[in-house]
Amino acid sequence: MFKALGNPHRLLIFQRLSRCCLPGTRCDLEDAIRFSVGELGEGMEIAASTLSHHLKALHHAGLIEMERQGKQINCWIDPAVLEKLYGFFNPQAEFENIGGCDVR
Amino acid sequence: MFKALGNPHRLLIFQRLSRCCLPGTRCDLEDAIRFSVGELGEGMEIAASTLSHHLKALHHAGLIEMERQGKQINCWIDPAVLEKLYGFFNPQAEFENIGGCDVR
DNA sequence: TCTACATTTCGAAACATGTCGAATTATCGA
DNA sequence: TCGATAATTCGACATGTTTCGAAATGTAGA
Repeated sequence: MFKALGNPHRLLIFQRLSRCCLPGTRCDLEDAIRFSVGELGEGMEIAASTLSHHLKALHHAGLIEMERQGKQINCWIDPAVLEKLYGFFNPQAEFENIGGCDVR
Repeated sequence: MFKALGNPHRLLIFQRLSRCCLPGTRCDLEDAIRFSVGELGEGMEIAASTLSHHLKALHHAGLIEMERQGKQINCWIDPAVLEKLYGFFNPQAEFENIGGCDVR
């Protein structure tokens, strides 16, 4: 996942899709913000084939969902993915503290 | 930062260093867990020069701190960095929710 | 000062990634 | 069925990354 987010174009795509339905909110999967592939590429000076390649990488990394809706393909983020990433850096969720430090 | 975390060796190093003093705890910078370069490489089948290269990448990305202590060089994570990463995926900290979703 | 240890720098090789354009596939509407 | 639109696949190329070993640097102790 971090590898996929490590490219500036892919990070931008991910950020565009994550501006709604973040962990801690009450957004459900159905509420998740969606963009078509073309919309996601707007403002990025990138060939359509390159955009497609990046979307595929994000999808393979498990970061985004994709589904055809007519002529377009819609992309969104499953809120559970954001929870997971959030939890990775959150002590309560995933890590045990070890060593001599004072956890309260 | 995500690019730096996107390599398996570097992610492992980062995880070893982040097992203490996570955001939400009361660990101070002085309490941060520290390992020498050699200790960080233990168990990884990797040449010393490669390890050094990865550490440099993590340092350049702003993910780890390094300081010479005698013959060895100690590495640790500034808790502020963990807060920052944590905040990136946390709705309260950094993002505004937009669109038609119902935030409570 | 000499030696051992810890780490970094350098250069080179193998491999992976980002990018494009052209060709292809899928869907909708006339 | 045909054409237009949206997106993907493919092949190619330039650029970056990972890795190593050898040589260099920095530090402590005999």
